[in-house]
Amino acid sequence: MSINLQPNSQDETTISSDTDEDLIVERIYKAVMEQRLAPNTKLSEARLCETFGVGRMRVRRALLLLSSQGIIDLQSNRGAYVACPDKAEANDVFAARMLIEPPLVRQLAQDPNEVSLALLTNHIALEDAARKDNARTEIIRLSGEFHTKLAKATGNKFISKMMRELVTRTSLIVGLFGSSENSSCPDDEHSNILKAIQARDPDQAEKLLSSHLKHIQNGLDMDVRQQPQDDLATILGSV
Amino acid sequence: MSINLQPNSQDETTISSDTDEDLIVERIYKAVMEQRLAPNTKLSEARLCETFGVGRMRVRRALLLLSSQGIIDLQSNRGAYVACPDKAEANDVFAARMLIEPPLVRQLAQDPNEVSLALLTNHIALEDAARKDNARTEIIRLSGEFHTKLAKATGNKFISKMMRELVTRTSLIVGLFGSSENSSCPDDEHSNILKAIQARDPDQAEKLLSSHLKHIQNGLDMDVRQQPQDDLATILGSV
DNA sequence: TTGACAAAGATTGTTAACAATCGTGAACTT
DNA sequence: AAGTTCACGATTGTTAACAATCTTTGTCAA
Repeated sequence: MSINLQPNSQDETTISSDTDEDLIVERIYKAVMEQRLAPNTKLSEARLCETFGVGRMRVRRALLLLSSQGIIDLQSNRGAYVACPDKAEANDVFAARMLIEPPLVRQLAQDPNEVSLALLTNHIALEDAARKDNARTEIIRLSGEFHTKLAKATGNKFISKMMRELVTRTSLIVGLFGSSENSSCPDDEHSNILKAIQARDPDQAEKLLSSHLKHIQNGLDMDVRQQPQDDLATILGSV
Repeated sequence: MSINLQPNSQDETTISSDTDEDLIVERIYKAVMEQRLAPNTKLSEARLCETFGVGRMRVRRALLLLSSQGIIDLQSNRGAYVACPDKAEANDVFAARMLIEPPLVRQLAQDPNEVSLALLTNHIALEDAARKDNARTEIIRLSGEFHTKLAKATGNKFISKMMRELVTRTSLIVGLFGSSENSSCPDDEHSNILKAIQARDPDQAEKLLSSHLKHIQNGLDMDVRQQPQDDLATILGSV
């Protein structure tokens, strides 16, 4: 009956210091990234209070932060709902990513630092393992996190923060508009992008990433929007 | 003794709905953009309460939002201080802008819509007028807002939001590291960028914007950081 | 004079009770 | 049976008092 969120997570891209309620934000963020919390799911204060064992104040602060990141919608006097992007927003998200990510990867391929490359290599291994285990939620989350890790590899805090928001939004969009099977990135595209970076081939890296984004976008049915689950169904589905 | 903030403002790039405390956020945001609130200035809850005539709850919500936008630092048990970027952050901000803004303007020059062009033209007129009147705070704010308006001209909500944050941070940086006289953008560079866009010349627009950013960055003394005003000096200076 | 220590004051963090709003369902009318 | 109204319960928004923390100031001793 409670949302299933394990407290283990090693590396996250939070910009503020890790206080108590940032942990709540992280958990809900992760649940959204793994598509365990469907768009439009209502997050009532009372339930979150008992789920996390904290007072209402902490929950409200967390909700405000999540709202400022576009992860939830805060409706006055009605409560908090997991964000439910529409077609227009989806287009904006992909347009923003097409603007930012290709030059980002290009720059990265020009002068990658070794530790970032190691992290990315490790990430690919994680993806492979998750795919082998058919761990759906892991695959979905890692699929998005690859892109945030690309941003983090630049070492630029602002670029990381931006990408994190865009990737989160993308995750919601894929959950809403995605065809059932290919709800994650195609299998080896991430790996190929990394190889291009390792080979210090900016043109190739940029090109691969560009088409990768297009593939994701093309995998969406922008007209037949999945019916957003309501509260009950979500809870049952995530136990 | 109170912070001087007039309530008039027409167009802002808020992503959330305009509730009550978004107004507080806007006022403080504007004060920072105009460099009337210097970095490191302490914003005590009590003073903000009486300044805006609202309860502590509203103020705290506003402070949390401002903190999530990087405009202020929220220190536990110590209060809120206007953000005080260091050298590393400054470099990150400019690197992020160099990554995003040139392709943004390029894209804009490829297919600008008329209403955006009209808005930008009008903006240049405002800048000219402010310069003629020697209205320092106006000049500073408009100088930054030109760039957020460029982003808004794309019609993309996310790009606008990102640029808004980066421009705000830039304003803080210019206030901290800027040499005294050229604390705003060089006079006619904005105008020339707009002209290139109007001429549908992507290469020229991108190039001009690129060098414009470099000019701003070169106008900074990254070693001799201006001494951040403390609370008292700021209050006296802004009456 | 300088340093450490302690108490007082001021500021922020938290809690719990209260107020306001919204959604639901029963009762009533047509 | 369909629709409307009203009242109740549930949820969110607000306030004020309380607790905890930090800063300042004054005192005392070296």
